Amino acid sequence: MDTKETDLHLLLDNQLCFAVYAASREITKLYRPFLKELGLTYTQYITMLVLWEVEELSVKQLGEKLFLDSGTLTPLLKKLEAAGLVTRRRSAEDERVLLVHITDLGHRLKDKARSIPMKLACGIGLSQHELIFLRESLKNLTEDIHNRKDEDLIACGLDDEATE
Amino acid sequence: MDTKETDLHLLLDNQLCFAVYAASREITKLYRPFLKELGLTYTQYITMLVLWEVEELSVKQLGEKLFLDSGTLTPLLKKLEAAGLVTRRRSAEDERVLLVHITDLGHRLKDKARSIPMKLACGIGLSQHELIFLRESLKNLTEDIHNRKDEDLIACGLDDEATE
DNA sequence: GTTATTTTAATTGTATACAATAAATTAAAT
DNA sequence: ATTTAATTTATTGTATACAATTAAAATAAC
Repeated sequence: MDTKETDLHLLLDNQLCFAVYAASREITKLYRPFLKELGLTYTQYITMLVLWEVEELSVKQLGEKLFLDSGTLTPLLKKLEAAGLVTRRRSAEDERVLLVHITDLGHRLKDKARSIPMKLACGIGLSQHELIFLRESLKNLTEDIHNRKDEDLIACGLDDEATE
Repeated sequence: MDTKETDLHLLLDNQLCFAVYAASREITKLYRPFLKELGLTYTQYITMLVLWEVEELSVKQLGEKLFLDSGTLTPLLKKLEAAGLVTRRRSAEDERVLLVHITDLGHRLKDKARSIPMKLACGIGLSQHELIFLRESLKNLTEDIHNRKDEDLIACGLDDEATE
């Protein structure tokens, strides 16, 4: 019965992770009606964002940009291919790599997407300054986590518990 | 060819949403090895966080705290029940509501969870001050989005496009 | 008091996420 | 040159997320 009071670190309200997790899903929900008009899910949308920038890249490169692996990307890219937005073909130099290339239809979809960021900015009640600060903080956080692997857990003295 | 330069708002790097989305998944990945020792997924973990605070609540109340619906919670709670961590029973006063109650085993799991927040704080290179600021900003953002529904889209003058 | 509406969970179907494995190809090592 | 190792996708299996529907129970309307 005395377990309730003292464990401040286990309160949902004190979890950074839950704050990020909940925010992510709520923002994605905000996107959904607009993306539905384009026939895209959110993950498909950010894939198209990349392709609108680079035209062609490998699954591996795409995964590095989006922090996703082939288990997620392979079926997603097949859906985008079925929708006629991208093509998938093996590289001539290296048969292992699959090159994803945007189609004309994929390019044209960008015209319909241009209004989305403004609509979203409207749904999110943040000033430009707050938004940028939040975004850059999160990008730094993500990169920090991603670039440091197990080495830092050891440096932190927590390896014994984690690796049992 | 001229589509590339001007669309700053469609660059992946400028998306708040993607920053949140990527951060959420990277942080969750950081949790995974620690939660695996408890036999929990991340979503199951935040469910237990709630139950360690309140002991018993309905699926609806749980969903309001976690921003999740019965489609996600029903199968998840059945898994927690199968693991012996919670019980599920209908309310006597209102047969519609299903009450989720933590078991003794569920309570004891909290002892193994106490070290997790410290381990995570170590994996995340943020000062206490930064962490709190980020967390509270995201909580406000989430609440803002969640509490304003379609009314504000209309007030924003974007209803015609959205509702086609 | 009966019907209509609302509320609460469960179910169904689609689309991720991701660990773990497999398969194909390339690069390295000897 | 042949074997070994590393790289890149694809596949498999598990667990979310969530929209949409269904079903059961409670409330409101009349």
